[in-house]
Amino acid sequence: MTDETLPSKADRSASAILDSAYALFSTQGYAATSMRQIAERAGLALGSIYNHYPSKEAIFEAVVNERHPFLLILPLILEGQGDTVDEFLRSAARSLVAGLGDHPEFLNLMLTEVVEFKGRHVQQLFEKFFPDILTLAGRLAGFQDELRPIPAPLILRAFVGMFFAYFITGMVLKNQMPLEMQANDLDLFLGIFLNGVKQPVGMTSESK
Amino acid sequence: MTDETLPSKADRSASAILDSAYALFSTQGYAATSMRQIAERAGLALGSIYNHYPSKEAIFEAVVNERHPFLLILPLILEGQGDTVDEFLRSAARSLVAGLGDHPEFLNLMLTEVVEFKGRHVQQLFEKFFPDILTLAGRLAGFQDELRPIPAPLILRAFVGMFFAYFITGMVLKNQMPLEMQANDLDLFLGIFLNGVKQPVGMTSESK
DNA sequence: CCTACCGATCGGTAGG
DNA sequence: CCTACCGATCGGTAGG
Repeated sequence: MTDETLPSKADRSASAILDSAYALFSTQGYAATSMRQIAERAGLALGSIYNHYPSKEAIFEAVVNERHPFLLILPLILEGQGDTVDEFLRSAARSLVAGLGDHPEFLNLMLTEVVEFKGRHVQQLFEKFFPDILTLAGRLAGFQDELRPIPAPLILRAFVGMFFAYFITGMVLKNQMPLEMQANDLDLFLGIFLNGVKQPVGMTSESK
Repeated sequence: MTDETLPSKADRSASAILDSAYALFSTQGYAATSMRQIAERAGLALGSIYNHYPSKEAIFEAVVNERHPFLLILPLILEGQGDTVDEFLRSAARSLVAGLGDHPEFLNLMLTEVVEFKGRHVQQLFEKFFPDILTLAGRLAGFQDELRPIPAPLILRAFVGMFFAYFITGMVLKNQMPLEMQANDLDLFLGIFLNGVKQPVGMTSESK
């Protein structure tokens, strides 16, 4: 009430709990993280957490809904500029990688959700993101004549999947990759993807 | 000792523990799985487990080394036949999907390892698989003139990554995918990948 | 918002 | 290979 734009103390505590839980869940997983750890990192006593969230699972749900990587990813993809698919997707990829800051642990939260909750919380997320997904699909449809005849949703899925593939194989290989690549291999991934979805130059419609 | 090819009772118990642990770890994650659950599913008392493995983490390590999805995957890829990259990779993909039986949970073990152990056990796995990886890279190098100039290891990584991308996005979307696709979308993924790595027909070496 | 507590369950062990 | 137990820690709550 002191200032209508300043969050209340209760709001700040609730947010601190989410930040703490996000950091812990995404580095340790759900079951391996205790309420005591969450409380300590948030600067609260254990009992105080329950003034903001009724249970551990409720905190996880709130983290998924308010700190999910996709909340970061989708706007970044929508930022993509360009008059050709090539430009559009490359710029989307650039802002994506920049925004995610080369911190592959960002998708640990989603992996945890998949393994420990079997994707149970994804439904509501999907509804939340649906308008943005439609926008993106429409944007891609605008480049239709540059693309091979692949459904726009699948191109989107493959595009997102490419980053999964890149980050996960990167996390697994990071420690023992000789030194060959490491930096420009995302460009190569992107090159494979772009060559994969684009119509070969010179032919407009009569492939297959 | 009754038959030199028959596993001893101790061996069978050890194997039952691994089977049990694999099933539980890959559906619940590591921390969410208790030693009591592992014992019960293996048909043993809790205390008996410790005659075969010294700790819970030792069981996880044994599971990773002896039940890891890659142990299934690599031979399947090596089975791939064909005189062109297209045939080779398509046949590899076919036997891969057939062998993994449309059960995407097969890679949960690896996801769990990445999230809960930060990929700590991958080093030894990598050494174990190194010869097969070399064989595969050599096989791909044989198709060099059909391929765009991309390092063979990265093509391999992208190929494996494509399945990660396909299965993970599939697990997440499965529940709410309208009904559009579901069956032939792997073909489309594969098509994107193949178009992405292959040299456009008609030009042999002078791209870029 | 904290202190102090609850019953349940955890990984692991002793002893037979 | 099992029974019975250990101390530690878990998610959650009462009471102030």
